[in-house]
Amino acid sequence: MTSEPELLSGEQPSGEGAGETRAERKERTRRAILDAGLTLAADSNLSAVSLRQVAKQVGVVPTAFYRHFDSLELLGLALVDESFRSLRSMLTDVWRHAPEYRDFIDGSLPIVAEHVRDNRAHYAFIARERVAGPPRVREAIGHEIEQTTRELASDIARSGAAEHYSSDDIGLLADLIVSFVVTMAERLVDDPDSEERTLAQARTQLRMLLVGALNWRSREGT
Amino acid sequence: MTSEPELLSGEQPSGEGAGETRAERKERTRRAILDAGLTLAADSNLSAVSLRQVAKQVGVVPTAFYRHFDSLELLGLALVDESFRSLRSMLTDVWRHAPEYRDFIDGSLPIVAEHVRDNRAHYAFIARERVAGPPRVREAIGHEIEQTTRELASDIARSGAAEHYSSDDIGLLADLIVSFVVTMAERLVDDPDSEERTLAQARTQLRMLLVGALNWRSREGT
DNA sequence: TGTACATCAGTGAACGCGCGTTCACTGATGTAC
DNA sequence: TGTACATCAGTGAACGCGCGTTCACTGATGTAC
Repeated sequence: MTSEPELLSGEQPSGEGAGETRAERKERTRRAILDAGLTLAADSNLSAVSLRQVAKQVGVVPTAFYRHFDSLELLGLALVDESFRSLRSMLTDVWRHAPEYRDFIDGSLPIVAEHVRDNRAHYAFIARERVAGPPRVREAIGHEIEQTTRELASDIARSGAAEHYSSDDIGLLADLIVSFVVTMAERLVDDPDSEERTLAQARTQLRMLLVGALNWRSREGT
Repeated sequence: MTSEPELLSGEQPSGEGAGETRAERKERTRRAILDAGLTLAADSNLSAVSLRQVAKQVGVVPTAFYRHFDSLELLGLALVDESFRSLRSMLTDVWRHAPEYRDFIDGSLPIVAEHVRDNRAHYAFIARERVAGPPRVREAIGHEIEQTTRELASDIARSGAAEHYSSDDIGLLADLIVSFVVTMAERLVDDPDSEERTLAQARTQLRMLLVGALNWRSREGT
């Protein structure tokens, strides 16, 4: 939001700028570029962000960008990568804290909420660019979501919570849950102030959904 | 997709260009501008579309745009309006063809699919700009979706299908269904070729979801 | 029906601006000896 | 430890381009009489 350039090494001879190797300084600039991309995209959309805006926010001359990424699209792909590293660590956390299925919903929703709170920019990025990003970014996000859904499906199968499901139907259930979580994350990102209400509603809806799942027999389906 | 300018009145003295009043010609240009906006936004995103691109596609000089809209943002709001007129007519259709709850899913999904097929550009526009549009466009879509959800909730209440629900919970169920339909429309728009598979999966998922809904008692919730 | 005037959708030149990308460069950091 | 050379992150000038917006205009359509 602010247009103040971030502090970079070399601007202040003392402090955190001192005693760094060249590689460390380069990594710090790269980090600053990624952060600037994330911040600027939040104002509207990744494809509305210009290389010059990023450079300005980082406090570096436009051409310096090319020392780190060949194009804005590659910056976008790096951000997708990073965002899904956040998301996977959340799923690991959820699954680790859910030893009992009975507690699953009450146990996992706060974990999702906490992750969204701590990585708001990443989740907002995924929600937005998933549908509106440059084609290759959209593609990359699509693949990551598919992959995540497959992982969830195999976790469900392993947990034994859906014994009477065909494996196709476990996939569909996983997909339903992932879509639901994506929607919820969108809402938490959109309106952080009503987190509590969003969570309460999500809890009820997830119960509705899982009551359905528990009463479901694959034979009834197509 | 194509960059061929559309035919406009005056280009051909005979044919559909002849015998029109000034108002009719103006309306035709306005229509062409709306269509061009929809088409060009589909390539990435409304805020990536320029006034000059629109004018070029319509086959008109850039400044002529201002005779019809004061800004691209207002063009966007007009498209939101138009898109939701499509969507409301779909909901009316769905509800009109669903006299029996038993047939509800099998009856309504093909109607949704048909509407998405016939108004692909509108649904793609909503799905995209809902999260990535200019702020005022995003706002307008948010309001329209809330309004639509309220309408669905009151239809459900009137149908008597959810007798044992509190009115809050009917709202949550409506919200769950709308989110689900939005997600499905996104998929149909994204990948028209697997419409059949998407629909089959959606049918099963909607059954899972509604089996949950039918087994739900509001008392069990929070 | 004919004439004189008003309206207004679309024209075309011009403006200053931010864009991505090229290129030759600088000078601090790193390395070989 | 000291010196000579290589590396390379960041610089700064320059380019041609598409952008939104202004302005005075044209000429077909519409209207009043």
